[in-house]
Amino acid sequence: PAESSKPKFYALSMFPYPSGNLHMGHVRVYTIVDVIARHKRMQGFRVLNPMGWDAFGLPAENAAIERNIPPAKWTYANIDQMREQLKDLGISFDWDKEVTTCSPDYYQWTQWLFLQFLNMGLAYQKEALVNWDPIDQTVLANEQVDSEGKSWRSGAKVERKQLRQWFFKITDYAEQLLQDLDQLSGWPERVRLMQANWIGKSIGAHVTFTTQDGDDLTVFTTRPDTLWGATFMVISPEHPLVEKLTTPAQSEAIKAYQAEAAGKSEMDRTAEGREKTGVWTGGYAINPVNAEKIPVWIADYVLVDYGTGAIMAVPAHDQRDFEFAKTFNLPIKVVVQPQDQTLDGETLAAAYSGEGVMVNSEPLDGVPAGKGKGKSVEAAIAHLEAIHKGKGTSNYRLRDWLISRQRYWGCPIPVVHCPQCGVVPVPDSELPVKLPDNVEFSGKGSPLAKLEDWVNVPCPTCGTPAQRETDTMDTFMCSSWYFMRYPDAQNSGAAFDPAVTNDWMPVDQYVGGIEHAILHLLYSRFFTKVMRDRGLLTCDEPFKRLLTQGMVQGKTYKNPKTERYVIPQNIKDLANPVDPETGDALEIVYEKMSKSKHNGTAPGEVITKYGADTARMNILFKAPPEKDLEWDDADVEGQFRFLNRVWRLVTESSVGAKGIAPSSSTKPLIKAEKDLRRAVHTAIKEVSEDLQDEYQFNTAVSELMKLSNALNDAGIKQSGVYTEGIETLITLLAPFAPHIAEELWKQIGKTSSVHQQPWPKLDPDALISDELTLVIQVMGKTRGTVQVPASATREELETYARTSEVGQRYLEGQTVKKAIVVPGKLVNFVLS
RNA sequence: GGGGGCGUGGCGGAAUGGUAGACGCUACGGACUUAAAAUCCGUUGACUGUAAGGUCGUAUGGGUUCAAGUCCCUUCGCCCCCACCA
Repeated sequence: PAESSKPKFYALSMFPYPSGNLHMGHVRVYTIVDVIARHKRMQGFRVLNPMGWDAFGLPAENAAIERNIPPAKWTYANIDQMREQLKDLGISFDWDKEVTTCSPDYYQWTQWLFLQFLNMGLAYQKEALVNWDPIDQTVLANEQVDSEGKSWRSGAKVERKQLRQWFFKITDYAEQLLQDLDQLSGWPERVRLMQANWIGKSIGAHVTFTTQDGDDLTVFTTRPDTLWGATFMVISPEHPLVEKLTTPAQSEAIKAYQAEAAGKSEMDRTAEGREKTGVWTGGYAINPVNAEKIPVWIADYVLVDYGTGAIMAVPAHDQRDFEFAKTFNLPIKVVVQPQDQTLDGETLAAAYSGEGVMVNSEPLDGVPAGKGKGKSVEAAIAHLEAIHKGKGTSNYRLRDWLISRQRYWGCPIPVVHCPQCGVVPVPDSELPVKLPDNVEFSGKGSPLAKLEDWVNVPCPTCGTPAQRETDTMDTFMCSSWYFMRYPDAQNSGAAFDPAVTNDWMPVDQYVGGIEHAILHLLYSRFFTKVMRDRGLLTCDEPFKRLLTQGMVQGKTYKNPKTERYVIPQNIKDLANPVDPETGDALEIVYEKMSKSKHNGTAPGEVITKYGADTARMNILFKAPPEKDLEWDDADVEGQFRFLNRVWRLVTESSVGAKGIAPSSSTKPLIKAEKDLRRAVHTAIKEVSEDLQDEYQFNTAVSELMKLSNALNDAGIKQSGVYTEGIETLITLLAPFAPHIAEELWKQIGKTSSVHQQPWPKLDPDALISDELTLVIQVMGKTRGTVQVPASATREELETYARTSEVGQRYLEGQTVKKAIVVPGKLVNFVLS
């Protein structure tokens, strides 16, 4: 059929960072996506299976600093090398759709997308706390700060610093991003849960207190019903009202605490454990429901960017508040009384959060405590809304996405800061804002900010001297829309033609690592929704189905005493490994491949020695795709043997396949032929099923092995059924081992490509057997089997079982109370 | 602390509630070979038995069922995500 009339299938694998070398993890993802793509093509789909490069990022800048190689040169050299390695693996990518995020052809449109967000009010600037390296004069990502709070490069103690940063308002889409998870039935449940968890919706209320100065002080709480038990308030050290609330007497202590909190990284704050710290501002707020005057404290356990950055503290019913109250000797007031005991704030040993009824909470007294219809939370919200002091609301853990980075090797943010006009977008006609290449890399400060020629430009609006933004974008920006670009990768006039991209979207199958379960997938979903609202996409969700493949782990020889990893070459007897230095017995454990563990295997070595097909087969066969895979070079031999067996089966002994036409229905089949044909069609059924719903490549490969074994054992090599079997084996093998399959296809005299063959069609009649193996159970225990005609009725099955040798042996002298007959399977005799 | 997952031979792993251990690796035995490699054949959950066979067996203890690796509850162990989240 014409290409355009076929149904579409968009297969997508997460594009790699071009580090320069393919590792086993890459081999795994791309082999998986390739099997899927090849199978779909044979099934008659038009398939898009593109590849590209997530090419901005730190390693290129590090190479520039350490080895004085320009980041672009380093990156493109790596891309060329990895592209060749992927081709060696035989992955059927559509190379004409290749995208490279660091190429101006691509990042021009990343910039354009940024401006769409800006126009739509979804991009904004605000001060934010960042990790600042005082020696290198640069901002650090969280991953670049070690567990002791020091910079990975300079070793300097990292500071927290307020800097003006760009954000995307992903929080505007929090509810949609949460709701639409329900549509993603083709995603692993755990990924959906991780996303839901990350968005972190909690339902509760905003409650407005009034400070002594008459300012509103709003808190978010999931338990507004316990408001009557609030005995103090805690606001974060960065809260805007801190200064106003602080009395002169407390001023010094508050400032000291604020400074201490500011100096701490997030690591430090959590590393401290659970001990509560805080300082009283000296100020008070009025509880809106009972007019009680309660003190306002600051403490770093209240986070400025969660909720409203302020909480009401109910020590009787919240453990954190309880600990705080005990530490600082604050009053504890019980407002929920359980049925079976009487709580007293004075003697309480821990916060009580169980069931009970409301007390000391007029007008809620007597209402059952808790969430749900007719319970106290609902009643409290109704009361608050009635007195206009609060309202029911939801809060999300999700925060706006900080997209700016103070780095060179990223996509420049296309705005100009004008003293007259403020933030001015660079006009579309002047995009892309290109990264300058005459840059010096000292490792200190932002290289872009130092380039005066580049920074100083006239304002696009008013023409007065202005400055370019010198921040670049988070690389997650580039990867949040690449799948929209692929279908129309060559378009030089737009990010993509909606007609073209909408034809392919959504992605039918996405394959990638679980490490992207949250950020990349969430950002991509966010971008898709924004593009939909911008009128460019028609789908709500970008990825219909998601497969998260497990890690590839390498075999390590570990000394359990010294915790050291021994180089395998240094071990004399690998079967009984012993540490050559200490003499300790080594244990074999599989861990993430790394140089320091001496457990890496370069895919290139395997390909050179055994061929790409062997590498592919081994990685598919060793474990189900979503599980971690233990790579052992020794196993590769097994796959190599299998492919060699198939090779010999076809080339040496296949007289039939070469000269004899596949089975025709003109002649009745003899039993051996029927048996072989059943094996052939069982393989078609099983392999097809394994590639259909849940991808189970490991069992698919084992079915191919079974078919190969059946053909090998068949004594009817002159039969047309044998020819059918050989042709089927090669065709089924094609998506898995494309090179060998193609070669064998030529060997049996075909002129077309095996990859253009239709996927083998199952003949259900071929599966039908004249006989079946009936299992005989007595009291649920399997006692034996008997061959019976497949056509036997229930009654006949029971009789066959009874009269069989096994049946007679076990039933002699026994009374059968009941016989359970499962047609086609078994008979179970229940004795009295 | 919250959420989720997993536990099956020496190993990787198979099993719509219906013969547990498919398929493969390792190991052992044999054939071929002057020899080795490769290849081919056989054995390979434990205990027991000359054998036919029997008993036990899917982390643990219980339950549901004619029948449980599979469903329900207990306990133990491991892994992942989030986490002073109000």
